[in-house]
Amino acid sequence: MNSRQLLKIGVPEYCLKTAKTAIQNKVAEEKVNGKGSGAGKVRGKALKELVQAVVAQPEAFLEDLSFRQLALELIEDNREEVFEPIDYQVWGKEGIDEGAFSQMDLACHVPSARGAALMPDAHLGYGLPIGGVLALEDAVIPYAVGVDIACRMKLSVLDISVDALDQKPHQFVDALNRGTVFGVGAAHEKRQYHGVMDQDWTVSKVTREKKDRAWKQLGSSGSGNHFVEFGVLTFTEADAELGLEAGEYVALLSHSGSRGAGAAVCSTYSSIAQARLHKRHHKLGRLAWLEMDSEAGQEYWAAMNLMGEYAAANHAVIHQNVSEILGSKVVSGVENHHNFAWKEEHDGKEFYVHRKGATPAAAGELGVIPGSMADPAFVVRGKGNPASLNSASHGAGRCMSRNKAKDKYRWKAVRNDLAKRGITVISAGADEVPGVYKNIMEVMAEQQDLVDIVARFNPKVVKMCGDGSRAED
DNA sequence: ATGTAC
Repeated sequence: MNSRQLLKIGVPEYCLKTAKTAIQNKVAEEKVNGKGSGAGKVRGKALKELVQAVVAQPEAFLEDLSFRQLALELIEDNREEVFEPIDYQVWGKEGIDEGAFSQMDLACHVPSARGAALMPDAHLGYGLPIGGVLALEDAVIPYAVGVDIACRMKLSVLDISVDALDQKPHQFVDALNRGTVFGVGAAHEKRQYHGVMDQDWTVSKVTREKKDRAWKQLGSSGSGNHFVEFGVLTFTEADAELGLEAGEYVALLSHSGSRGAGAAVCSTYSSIAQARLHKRHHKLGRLAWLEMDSEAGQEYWAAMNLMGEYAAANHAVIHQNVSEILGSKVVSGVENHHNFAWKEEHDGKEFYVHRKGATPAAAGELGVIPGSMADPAFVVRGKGNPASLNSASHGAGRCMSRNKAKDKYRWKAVRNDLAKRGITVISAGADEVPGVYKNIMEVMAEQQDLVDIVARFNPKVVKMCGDGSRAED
């Protein structure tokens, strides 16, 4: 019997090897016993029924020479595990929905979990909630990194006077329109170049197969909450590390990730992990993990890190294109991943720290936390709070579902309203209007013990993925 | 968030 047939009759994937050995032994055993008689051979339908019987009632086969090992593994698999889940601290509890808590509670039952925290922008996600932080020992969970591996922020400070935003708004609109492309599956007409395409994309089958698509999508922005925008960045005091005096600057801010390639890496390796999930852990579902000492675990780690570099390159291309069209130079900047896993030391031990919609905030570490298309983003400096595993929120967090938002808001009306407030939104949809997000000022207040605010960015010219069905996009 | 198919 082959693997596919065995899986079909209910043999768990991680028992396949044992099952095949057991069947070989059984056939050999029958040959010896039945020598000369020619009767009693197990094969075909009889063999299939025998294996089904072992799966249904492994306890009955503990005395069977050939099936004993498979029976033991199946019994072990059915055994309920009793152990204490880990605990976690929450920031901004009042603004977080029940679903996010249940998902985080479940994540604390992952056997290798050693630390966890929930950020004030938390909401429901696949597997781990968005805004969830999870430290594992020797294991990695693809869905605790997220579908959009290395979804990240990049802010570039430009050598342009702030007055230009009001005086020549069309130039900024033009730079955003020509500098990147939006949409599911979107790619540049002309293939862009970045050194990341010279890296080794053969670290996994999926990255090798998706390399060409990734190259086409280099410098693209995708959809959903992704954006590219210009705004006014205000420093109330000088920052030596960024090399900027107190004052106002024009800055370019982008939010996007690893596009189709990253999504393919996540789904490929989460499928492998879910197939390996023992029956007693089936409730964990999308929280399925890969052991770091397994081949698949190593492959995922290499592919995830490549997607990290690819996503960074994606932003680099966007910023280069946009600033070049504008004829400006980048004088300073900040960038950070907020969907990623890092090998870090906490409490003297090495963990794989997953931040899914959480900003790394070790002591002194710079990051960017956006609000919404009309609300400020903040440049922050981490405080290294160990209870949050050196993390902070990655934004304000949604407080309304995309579907509800499409019922409640009319995009055209919101856009006109924002225009009156001096914010030009080139394209977007009702599901991303400011009202679907929590108040960023409140969220920042909830995490004063996680980050210091370094500078404030007020959006002025915004581009997001438009809804193709609307002519006014 | 992504993009296509046991």
